[in-house]
Amino acid sequence: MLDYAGGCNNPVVYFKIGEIAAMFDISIRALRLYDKMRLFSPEHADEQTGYRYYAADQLPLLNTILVLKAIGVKLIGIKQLVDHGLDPGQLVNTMKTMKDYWENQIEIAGFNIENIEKIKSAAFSKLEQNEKDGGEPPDAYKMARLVCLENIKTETILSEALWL
Amino acid sequence: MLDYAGGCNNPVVYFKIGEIAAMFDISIRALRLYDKMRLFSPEHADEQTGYRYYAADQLPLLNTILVLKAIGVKLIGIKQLVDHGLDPGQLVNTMKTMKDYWENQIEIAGFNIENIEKIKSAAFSKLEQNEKDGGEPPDAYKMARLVCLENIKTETILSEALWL
DNA sequence: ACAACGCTGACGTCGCGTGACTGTGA
DNA sequence: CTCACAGTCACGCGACGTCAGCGTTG
Repeated sequence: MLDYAGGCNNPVVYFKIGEIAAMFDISIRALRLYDKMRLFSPEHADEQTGYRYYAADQLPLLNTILVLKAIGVKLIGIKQLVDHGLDPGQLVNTMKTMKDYWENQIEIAGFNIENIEKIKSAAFSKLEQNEKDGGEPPDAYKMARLVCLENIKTETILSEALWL
Repeated sequence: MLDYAGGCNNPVVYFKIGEIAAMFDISIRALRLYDKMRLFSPEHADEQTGYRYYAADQLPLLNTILVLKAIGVKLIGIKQLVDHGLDPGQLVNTMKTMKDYWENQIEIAGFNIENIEKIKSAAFSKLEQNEKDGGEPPDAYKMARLVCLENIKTETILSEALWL
């Protein structure tokens, strides 16, 4: 952190890239990427050394960027938002999209967990059966079949093809 | 589909790659990839033409593979399972891992949706305010700040740094 | 003088394929 | 002639990580 009177009377607080990285718990590499893609560039850069100097009043924007990133907005999308001054209307649209995305994720997750449970219990009973029988080769192929009865198309084709 | 007496008396049903792809609604390329990585290879391959011929009794295994893939197990993980004969014990472990994964996803999704709601309502009120005021430049930076008050570390550092 | 920090640039990573191209057999 | 197959290399996504080789800061 250094103070620097940037052409005017009140001193401006500047941070180096490593300090920013430590503050926000992100990598220097990420910050350089954001600079390169013009998503978040330091207010000031030393012409000679190339050192990046971030002004204190830039930090809220970085904070916003990281929040958007955290909720799953892609960097390119964040850039579009930022480039339009974080227009509230656009922001609302993006939020709608992201909400749909995460709700869909929850749905998928629930569905998968159900199937996982089915496979697990099938494998469990297979385990127990193995202990009784004393080590039959596990023809566990059939287990997962129980799981995907919802795949009607496949089942139909298989039924036709294999006379199951 | 063709019948083929593969060295013994009962005829064996074989499918070509395109037939398998259509049955399971996956791409031919994917099947070739699975062959290449020795996850799922045709029982028989023509030496001259290279044509892949999948036996009917291989299909349950492919079905299993696709089910595991659907619930999020990576191909390399599926291969390990298959290479060990779909050992029930190993399968149970993997299922446990995957269940944890999806439950974590649900947690993350819920958390993100909460934050999305906060940003959205902030953006909404900003929209309304803009309509009243008649077009002030949106300093929406502050909005997201509301959202990430849980990031105590950052807040602390920022408070120290910026005398907020 | 020295460690720690910074710079650029190019390539690697991960997973799961897809695309493009060319060549052969059915 | 047109499919359906084969093979191979390369690319694509996303957000960096890694490495090399060198300059700067305090």
